[in-house]
Amino acid sequence: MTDQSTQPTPATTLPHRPVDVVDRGGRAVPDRPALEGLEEKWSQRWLTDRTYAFDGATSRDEVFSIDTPPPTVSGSLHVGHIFSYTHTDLVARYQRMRGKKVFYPMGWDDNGLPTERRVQNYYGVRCDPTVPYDPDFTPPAKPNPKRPLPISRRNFVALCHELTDLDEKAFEDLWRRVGLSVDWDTLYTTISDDAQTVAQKAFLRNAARGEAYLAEAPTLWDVTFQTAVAQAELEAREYPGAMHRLAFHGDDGDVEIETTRPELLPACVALIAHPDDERYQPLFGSTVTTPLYGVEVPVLAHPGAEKDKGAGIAMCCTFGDLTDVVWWRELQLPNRTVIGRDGRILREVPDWITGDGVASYESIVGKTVHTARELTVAALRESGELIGEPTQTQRMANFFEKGDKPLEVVSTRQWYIHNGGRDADLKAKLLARGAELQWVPEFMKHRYDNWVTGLNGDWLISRQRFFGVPFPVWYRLDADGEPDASAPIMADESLLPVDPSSDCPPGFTEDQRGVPGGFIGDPDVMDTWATSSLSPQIVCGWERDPQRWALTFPMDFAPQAHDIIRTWLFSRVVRSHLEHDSLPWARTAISGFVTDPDRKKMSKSKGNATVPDEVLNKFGADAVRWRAAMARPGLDSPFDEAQMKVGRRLAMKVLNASKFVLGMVTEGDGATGLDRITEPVDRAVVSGLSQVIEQATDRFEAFDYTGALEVTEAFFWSFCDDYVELVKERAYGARGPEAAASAHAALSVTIDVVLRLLAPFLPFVTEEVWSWSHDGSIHRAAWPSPAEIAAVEGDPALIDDVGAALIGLRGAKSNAKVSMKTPITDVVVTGPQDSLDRLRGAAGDLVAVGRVVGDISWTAEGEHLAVTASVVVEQD
RNA sequence: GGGCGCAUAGCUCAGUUGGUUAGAGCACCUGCCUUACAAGCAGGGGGUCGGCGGUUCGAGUCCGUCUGCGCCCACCA
Repeated sequence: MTDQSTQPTPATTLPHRPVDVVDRGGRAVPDRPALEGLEEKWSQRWLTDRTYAFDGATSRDEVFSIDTPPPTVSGSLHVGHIFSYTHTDLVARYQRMRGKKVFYPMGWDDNGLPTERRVQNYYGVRCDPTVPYDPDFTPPAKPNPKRPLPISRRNFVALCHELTDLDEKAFEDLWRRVGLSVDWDTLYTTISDDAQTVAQKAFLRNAARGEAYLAEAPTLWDVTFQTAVAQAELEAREYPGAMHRLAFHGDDGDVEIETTRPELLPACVALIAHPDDERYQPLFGSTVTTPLYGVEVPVLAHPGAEKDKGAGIAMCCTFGDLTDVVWWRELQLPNRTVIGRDGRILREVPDWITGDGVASYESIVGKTVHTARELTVAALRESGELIGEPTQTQRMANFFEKGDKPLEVVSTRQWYIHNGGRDADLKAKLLARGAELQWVPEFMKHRYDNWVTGLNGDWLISRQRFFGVPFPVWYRLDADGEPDASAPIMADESLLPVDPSSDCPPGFTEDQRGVPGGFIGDPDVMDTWATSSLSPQIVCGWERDPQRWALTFPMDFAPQAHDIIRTWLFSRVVRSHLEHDSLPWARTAISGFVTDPDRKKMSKSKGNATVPDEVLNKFGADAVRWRAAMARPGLDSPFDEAQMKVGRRLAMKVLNASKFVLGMVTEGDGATGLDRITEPVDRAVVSGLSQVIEQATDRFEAFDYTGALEVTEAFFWSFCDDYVELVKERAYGARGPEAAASAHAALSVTIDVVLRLLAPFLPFVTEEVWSWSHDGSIHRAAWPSPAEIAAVEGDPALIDDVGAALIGLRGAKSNAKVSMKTPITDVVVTGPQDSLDRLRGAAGDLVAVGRVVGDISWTAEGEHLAVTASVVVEQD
């Protein structure tokens, strides 16, 4: 632990630092300041100084707590991630400077399928729960992804931990480099014991209240990963298929149907048409026999059938798609599953298939769906039951978002949690939560409403995988060794986390595992969203750290990108609603995507993702952050490298302008009190600054970080280009020590404020410059307030007038294509009287900066100020 | 098919409740070594505000409609 006394004092306990007592003792302004090295220097320093530590909070209202998305560490980050995490950091830094104790944890989502996949590829292994644990196991020296080595679950999980440790280190380095002001003491991972405990406890609570339940039901199933998949993880993709027209046989002739899945013929349980469809009304109640298999199936009516789709009559199979599931359930049809969990045709000939059908079935036994289809089509062609030839189609099919084969529907036993998908009352309550939540930007709420309204089933949380949080559940085995799913044995909360594959249920001993009359552990793990849906409970110390919980929950801010509204955002609302009867946070902010230059979503798989390292190396973290800040909440932003240069230039400008100002002040008498600001121009710039503070603060309060940056940046550029240039001669002493002191004070005050306004955006360069003249971190300094400089009264309009005058003076030289050092002979100023009066207050500076050697004429005329000048062009 | 968003300079974007001549940055052009900065500075050109219709004294802004693009959802007969 770091000694508390060495920490910078938090801003809230300090009054605004009086600007006239800045002690510059010993600190030097470098001769040639540079951006290089700042990231390393300051990220290290912030770590050792615990600049962003969350401590000292005593009440909820002085805390600003943030529920940061835990990135999937097995994935890779692109600039889009850098942008959205920066957006959060901008808000965190602003709130911290406003005096809030910012609770800003970071988490790594390391459990789940993505990690398993990465481990498989990285080490060339696969998990086989039947393989015994090998304590001396070492991964293959030369991984062969084509023929992965089967290893035990325990060895596999160990490799998962090993690899995620590596990945997490890399992620942490990157976040530090980007300058995220997270408190690394509060780092969490979704596979940690702590997270597992929370996930299991929340699950047990859900189960005890009846919100989590076990059910045998048709489930969307990924045959590659051999796991169930939740509605939220679906992705509809185009998939090539073919439409086949088949003849079913009825008493009064054939009935033709169309299908893209002829291989499911043995699983056919009915033909279904719309009740109003006159073509098929006579057939309702009759039966037909299936082609090839000769199985008798009823012809039924259901309003879900569409007259104009295919032949208007469909074959219902168990299960070709979710429509089949609806028909099967509502018409109470038998379950005639023929596809196994491995995506192949079941080996045993089903009992409903008899006679000649057996041979048909045996010809496709054990085949993949694809092969079975080809064989079935050939057989149908042979039997004459294929009408015409199949026609190629592109159809949309459901995929697991991480999978590459279409999902099958398989009947399995799974754990579910209520999410309103089957309960109108809960759905209404969750919609109300969405309305209660503050959305930045507001229109993103529609995505939430859409999703919740469209839910048609509960949340399936069990996965038939290995690296995840196990269910804290066992099942009794009956006399035949069959598990009894009707009365699961739930773990005791006080013993969490438990692993039912190695821990015993209460009242049993290990030797009863797997034997009749004994028990067996639930083999499944929770989906990763089931854990990350509890991130507020994990980070805020739910039932583990009551003090932190009281200080941080419900949280203030939940930033994320819009693609996971349906998953992460919604699932956290569900969990919090069920457990705490509250929202998990008051406000969410939705970042847009960074797209490629063609406005296509950036993703690694498309190969259009920009790697963060490249751009960070090339432009530096401050520049990248600047560009991120220019992307407004909720709006996508195309990546354009040229934009990064602008941010870098701003950072350079901060460095150089500060060097000039602070160097100037150091060489002067060092006193920079507000009372020394006497010149009208100086007073004008400081009062203009006051407006900038107000506007930037207003924008930040509305979570419009882009607006805050724009207003500050615009001021800063005009400050550098016009004001600094204007007073430079005077600051050097051209008009005496008092006039110089006025400029020094104004320059110094302005830089001091502007640095703080820019600190959230450019944390590295502002910290560097701040260190030239201050102790402690700028990031713990107070956000500027107009009150700091209220003692200086001036007319900001003078700055606009000066700008116009400068354009006139410079324009004359630029048009004449001469150096800016060229003397000006005559100046003519026209404009409204009040402008003229104001501008006279800056005449001395204008003469100096413009090198005016002749006369200035002032004429009250017209509505706009106009300044024209003459230069002497030297003849060669 | 449903929802949401976007459409303003070559590019990226501002443009508050309708109100003088529509702004910024990048890019471009012309210049300038000027004792903070040449990775800089100064000056300049560049727009039928996606189309059509409406409300209004007045529309980039409000209403209707169409078109194009993006994202989310639905869509396996």
